[in-house]
Amino acid sequence: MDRRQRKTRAAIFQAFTELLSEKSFDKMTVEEIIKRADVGRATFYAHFETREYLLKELCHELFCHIFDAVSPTPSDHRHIFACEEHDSVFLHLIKHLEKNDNHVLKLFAGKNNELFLGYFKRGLRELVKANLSMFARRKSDFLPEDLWITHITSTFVETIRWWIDNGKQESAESVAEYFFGLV
Amino acid sequence: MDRRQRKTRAAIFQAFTELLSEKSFDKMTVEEIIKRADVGRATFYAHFETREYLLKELCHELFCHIFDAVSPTPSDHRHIFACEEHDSVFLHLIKHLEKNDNHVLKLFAGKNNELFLGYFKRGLRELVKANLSMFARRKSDFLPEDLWITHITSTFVETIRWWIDNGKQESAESVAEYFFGLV
DNA sequence: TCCATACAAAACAATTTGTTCTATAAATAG
DNA sequence: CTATTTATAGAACAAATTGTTTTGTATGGA
Repeated sequence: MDRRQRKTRAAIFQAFTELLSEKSFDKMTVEEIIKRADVGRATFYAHFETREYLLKELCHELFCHIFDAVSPTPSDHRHIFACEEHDSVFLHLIKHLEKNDNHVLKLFAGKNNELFLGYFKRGLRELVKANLSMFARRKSDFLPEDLWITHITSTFVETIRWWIDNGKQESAESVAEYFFGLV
Repeated sequence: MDRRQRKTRAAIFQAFTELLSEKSFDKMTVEEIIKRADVGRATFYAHFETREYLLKELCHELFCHIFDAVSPTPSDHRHIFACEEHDSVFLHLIKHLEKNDNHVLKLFAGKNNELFLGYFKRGLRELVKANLSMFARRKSDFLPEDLWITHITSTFVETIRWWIDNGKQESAESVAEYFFGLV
């Protein structure tokens, strides 16, 4: 990838990220983004077809990084047998979200972030699937597995949202306990 | 209210509702609405400040009707002691949603319906609060009540969404069982 | 050094928005 | 039934936004 392309892309991501913490996604215009990123109009459209694709690609970068960080690798036996709450992948995820107190967290709480949450849930869903054994199995006896996974996923997101909205007063451990308590 | 106003308002609501079942809210323009409703541009803005207010007022009408229909009145002792799943206000709500298979249900499943779901949840939340006794009380011992109510509310919505997305194959009773099973 | 190409700048048509005007039709009051 | 009020249609309007196109520049990679 051309160095110029990398720079332009980074500048747009940076400007977009800053703007996301100031106003909601759909009230944001391409005009504002390119002004702050200091790139030409045609340049923006050369990189991203629409504003939506920009958000999608940003989310992809962010979430790949986050989920990779908390997911155990095949050679990593940390979590394989860690079916306990105090060492679960979900607690690590919450801690990770707590640590990176940058722009990402604000996206959870704000309004008009359906796209963002959708992309996050898509990644989280895989994590839930891979860790289903952590949750009560008997549920699957009378609940469709699909509904069960959907429920765990959105419960996690709702818990995080509640946490952020309340000013992150609780510790990551408490939030994880709440989450496991709910599901 | 002037008869002309009522007619105009009804025409706009009708056109808006039709369009809602065809495309998502934020891809919808005032242009399309007034064209289908066959009213003048200035007339629309005389009734509704923005598209958002239109959606808000439509939701208000719909939800007031729905929640009033399933909520017991003070003189109505049907549900007061009905803490069982098979006669709960939630089952009645699901049945009500199943029966009125008009435009409302489509709004649950579609994308870009955050505003709609927000308004629905606001009304549902009151219903949940008033029926908290129906759910396990010991939860409140270690869970903030606020989080607990939020969880029940969004679990209901998520269950309905799952139901719609899967083509409404299950009966209202099954859906209610799933809901109670989850919470 | 040379070539390809990413870029800036500007202009552009097409939409959409929200406002304002006038004349007309309809509703309501008396 | 008449008079007055008022909602509406229709049109025109400025402003903002979008996505495309063009031309010249300068930067990167070979």
